[in-house]
Amino acid sequence: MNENNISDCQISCQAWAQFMRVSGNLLQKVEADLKAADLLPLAWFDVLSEVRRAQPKWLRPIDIQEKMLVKQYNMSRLIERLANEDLVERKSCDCDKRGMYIVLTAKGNAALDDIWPVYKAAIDQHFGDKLSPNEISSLMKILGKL
Amino acid sequence: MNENNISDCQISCQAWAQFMRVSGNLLQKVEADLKAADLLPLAWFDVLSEVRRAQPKWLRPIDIQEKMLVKQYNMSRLIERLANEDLVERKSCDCDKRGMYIVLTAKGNAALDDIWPVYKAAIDQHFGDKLSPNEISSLMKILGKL
DNA sequence: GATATTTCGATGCAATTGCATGAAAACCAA
DNA sequence: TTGGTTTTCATGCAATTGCATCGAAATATC
Repeated sequence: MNENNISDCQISCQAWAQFMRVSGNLLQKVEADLKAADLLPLAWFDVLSEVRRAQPKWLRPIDIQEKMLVKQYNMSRLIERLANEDLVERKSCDCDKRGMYIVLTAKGNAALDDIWPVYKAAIDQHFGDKLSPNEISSLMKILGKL
Repeated sequence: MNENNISDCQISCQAWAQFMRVSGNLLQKVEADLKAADLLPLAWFDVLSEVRRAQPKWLRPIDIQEKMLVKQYNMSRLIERLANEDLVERKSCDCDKRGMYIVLTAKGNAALDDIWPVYKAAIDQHFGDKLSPNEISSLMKILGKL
């Protein structure tokens, strides 16, 4: 048997392949739903969401990066785009003059409120509704090990 | 309670968030391992891998797209890059003059053989070794529903 | 407290992706 | 047939990502 092929590999490689395929597919579907509703890209929303969730604490770009597992330069540019659209504001912080705080604007808050119901519905439709409570908790447990 | 935030949402949204975070993180780690070994990007490898797996059948771009859940224009360009590096060859097919067959070159075969051990080790390290056989089969079952 | 090292964020450039659209062949329906 | 529709693949252009590197501020070391 030729082992140089993922399909001829042991079960863990098959599981890996399916894991990647399913997660990519789900992400595309949810993104497509947001786009169909003329909303922001998911990454933009995630930043806004992290900023709101942290309230009343203010976050710095590096904090958001770490939560979202996004590269530094991508976060820098994502924030630039959000700021260009008046969705967030960059506030300089006296404690560390290299850095800054990222704060939601009124427009950013409104955008979050617009997106959330659509996002939630998409998650339910493509993910939550397809799994039983037991399966979800089992999945969470497995994900926790990874 | 404010429902306009993923952290205040029911369990399925938390599971969604963790699912996306974990899958993205794993993908990054495996890609980083390939890169550290000076190998091809994962997407390139996946195409070669699909082509080899289908042997002796020949695949067309559209077949690979569907297997990989990649957009048509991305597959078109990915194949162009692979062909530019002599990893695959595009063979015109008489049965359908719009299309073509994608065939591995000797160099493409060799590249696959180079990548595979590194890829397999990365999958084991970041994924397979962290889960028990039971967990893997449970995960597979859950992924099958999504 | 002077110097070296690390951390935080930005940016030029190349590679990739997304989107709209085009061209050619296949298919279909009257 | 002939004309309209669909399928398959390519491509121009804009947006995004990856990579290397920079500048400035903070921190550690001596």
